[in-house]
Amino acid sequence: MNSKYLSLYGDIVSKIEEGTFPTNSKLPSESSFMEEYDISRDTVRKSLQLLEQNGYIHKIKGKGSFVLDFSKFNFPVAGLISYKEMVEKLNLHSKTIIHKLELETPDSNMAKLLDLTDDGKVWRVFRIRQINGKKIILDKDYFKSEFVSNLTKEICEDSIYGYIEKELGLQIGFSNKEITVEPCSEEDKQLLDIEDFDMVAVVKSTVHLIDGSLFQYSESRHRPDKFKFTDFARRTW
Amino acid sequence: MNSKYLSLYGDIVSKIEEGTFPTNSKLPSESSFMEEYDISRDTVRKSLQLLEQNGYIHKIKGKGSFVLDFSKFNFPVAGLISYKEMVEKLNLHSKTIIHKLELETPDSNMAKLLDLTDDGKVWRVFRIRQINGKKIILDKDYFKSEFVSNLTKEICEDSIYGYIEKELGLQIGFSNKEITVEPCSEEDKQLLDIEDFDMVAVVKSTVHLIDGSLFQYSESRHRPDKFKFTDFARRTW
DNA sequence: TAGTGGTCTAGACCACCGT
DNA sequence: CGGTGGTCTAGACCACTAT
Repeated sequence: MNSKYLSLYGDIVSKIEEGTFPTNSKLPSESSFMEEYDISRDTVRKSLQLLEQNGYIHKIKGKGSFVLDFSKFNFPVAGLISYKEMVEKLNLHSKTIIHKLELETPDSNMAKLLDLTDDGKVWRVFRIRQINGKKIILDKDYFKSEFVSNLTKEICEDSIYGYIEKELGLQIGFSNKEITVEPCSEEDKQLLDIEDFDMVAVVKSTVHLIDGSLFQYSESRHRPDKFKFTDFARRTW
Repeated sequence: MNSKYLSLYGDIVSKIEEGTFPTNSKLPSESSFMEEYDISRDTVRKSLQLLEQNGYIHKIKGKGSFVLDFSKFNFPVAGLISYKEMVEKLNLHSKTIIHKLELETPDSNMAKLLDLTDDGKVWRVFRIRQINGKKIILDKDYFKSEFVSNLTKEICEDSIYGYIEKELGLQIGFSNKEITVEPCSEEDKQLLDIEDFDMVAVVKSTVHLIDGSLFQYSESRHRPDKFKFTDFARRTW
């Protein structure tokens, strides 16, 4: 993780977030980054490309690179981020309640979702996320035991992703997400402070490791009034 | 739009979509693309990077590039795509009803959303999208008249984006989206076949041109049972 | 060991923007 | 015109995977 372009990327992100490079201002040119960091132009361009991809800046031919307004879409559920990272970033008062934690043989539906052909087992983890005293989110996660052999209540209360990445040394690669709005199930009503709502926002996703292998399926059910998802998109040709 | 890397990108996309490069198969190596197209390695890498960004392939160091399973997330609302493009891609039976089309002075709220300081005018376009005979989506679009001076019923029924890009020669650059779930408004109930639902899925977005200027705000209100949004995300460091 | 993708360089030419 | 970003090249070295 110590490549030159990533460290330049990190520096620029910090400077944008702390205001050294303010919103709408022009970033230093590629050539000035070349001099300042004593690296080649291509390496600078790689950093800027990452910044552009992630919505930090916008480049205009002949003019320069400009810092985009982040405040308009600063909610980081877009992309791949864990609940714990989100809570920390947003400074939320939150509590996680472990409702279920068991290693089981998956039913045929789950076996299909996780591409399980043999008789592998699956960890089923149900967690309730309480924010400001209200039970708002029900997270239902399923992990292949082939990758995650052991899970404890402590790990689930802290951060499963942290455990997977730091302890097990697995690297998360990419995920597919699908957002829908569904009627409340009985389970939702029992486990969440659902009030009078009769629908929930549902985020279903499959998560893959960096070598492409599918290792998790999850379903995150949100009380509709507390749900927000943001996305940054570029037109591709 | 005729760069070498884009044309290689297009070729590979076609071959993936028509099955010449099947799901989960290994793509030819970078060096074989170099030979076949007689281009440098960096140019090949640029194409592959675009493919990876858009979720077509996944690269693994030491092994190769692999075609991802597209069928799992083939709904292209993610990213920037117009309603017309979507309908065509999915072969939907659809009809657009123009409910409102007027050039007006924006109220203070809209002026703020569109970053309007002077006394510029705004096109307000409300369209109802009917799919398989049911009114499912209410699209409320606001365009700065500074960029779009004239709009007609015909243009709105066809594709405003098509008009903007092809006739006006403006290039769409990027957008911020926010998805929430809100209670039905009276307007929703009147204009849509809302049935018994009392909530709608709402996608709010601002759209910028390639030079960074903000030119559109829009709010798309969907009957909740017909709403689906998909997203492909990579872990970035 | 051979093949693959990942990082980095130095240099070239082009297109676009402002003065 | 000088400054900016966009494309492309040829070559280098490295890290990882397979056999």
